[in-house]
Amino acid sequence: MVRSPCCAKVGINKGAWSSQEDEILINYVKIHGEGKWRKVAQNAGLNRCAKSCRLRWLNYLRPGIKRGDITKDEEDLIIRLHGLLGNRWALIAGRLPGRTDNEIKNYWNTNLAKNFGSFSSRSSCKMKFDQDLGIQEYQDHITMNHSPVDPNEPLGISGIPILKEEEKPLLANESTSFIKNGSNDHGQDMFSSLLVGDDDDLSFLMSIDTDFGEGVTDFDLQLFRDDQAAVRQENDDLGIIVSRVDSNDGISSSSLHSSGHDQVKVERGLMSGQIPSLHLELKKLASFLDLEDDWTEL
DNA sequence: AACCCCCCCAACCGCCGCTTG
DNA sequence: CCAAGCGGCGGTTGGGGGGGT
Repeated sequence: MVRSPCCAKVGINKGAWSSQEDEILINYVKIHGEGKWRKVAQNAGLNRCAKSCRLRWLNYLRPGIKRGDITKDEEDLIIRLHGLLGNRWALIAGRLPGRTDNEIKNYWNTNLAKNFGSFSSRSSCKMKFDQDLGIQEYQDHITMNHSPVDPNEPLGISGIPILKEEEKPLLANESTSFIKNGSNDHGQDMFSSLLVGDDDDLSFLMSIDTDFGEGVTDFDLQLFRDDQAAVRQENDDLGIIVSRVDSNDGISSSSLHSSGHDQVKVERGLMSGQIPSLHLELKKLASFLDLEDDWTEL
């Protein structure tokens, strides 16, 4: 089926909007409200495409729009959400009040993509396991570099914990590696841990749905299931067994096994002392998504 | 001062899913 | 049920500003 274009391609204004056009659009929307953009384009006396009117309103004229001056907190959130969601600009923007998907996308492409690449967690999650890193070495590394998550730590925008100064360089390193490779510097895949296990991991996405207030669609959930199946198949191919072990003493734990290789055991509910990087990342993730309680209870 | 090049970002484009008649 | 319309999204483009020579 060939769609008709949203408006005539000839004889309409294109390019930058003038202040007069902005004023006309603002006044029209004030009177008639948002939506029915084709009617806006026709009736407001704007010689513009309906989509152009919508875009102009949503990205620049709408009340409450913040422009420029992306803060460090916002940048940090963008990086982390991009690591989680990939190029889902609308979802990411939904987490940043006043910011538009277009601005986030532009900011990423101009300021962050060069540093963090174009990794998309949805498509690039690879199950890796660093066989060269022993458990003791790994734990020493964590002990030296990661401080425990303090439930009383100060929160930034949208309840995001503000990183401690000493955490930033390490986390930046790991984020870079994670976003580039789908794993951190130790070869651990931080996202695929969410892609394995039972369907109750879907509750994580459902919680994101609630948190975002925007909706994780059935399509998202289907993709999530597809991802889970793909990761399981990939692990099977690599001879990697991933399982979740629930102990009887009330402390749940996740175990990551690589057949014939070292094992890294991640204790969930561990609140002090040595918190492994994976746990720290997921806890921080849960925390800035306001899911800390859910995560701790697991 | 003039020219060139690079980069930013506002805007466009095409595709998709949902809604409507 | 189907076709067309509509809104939303992400990828891409190109105008223009700024810096370098």
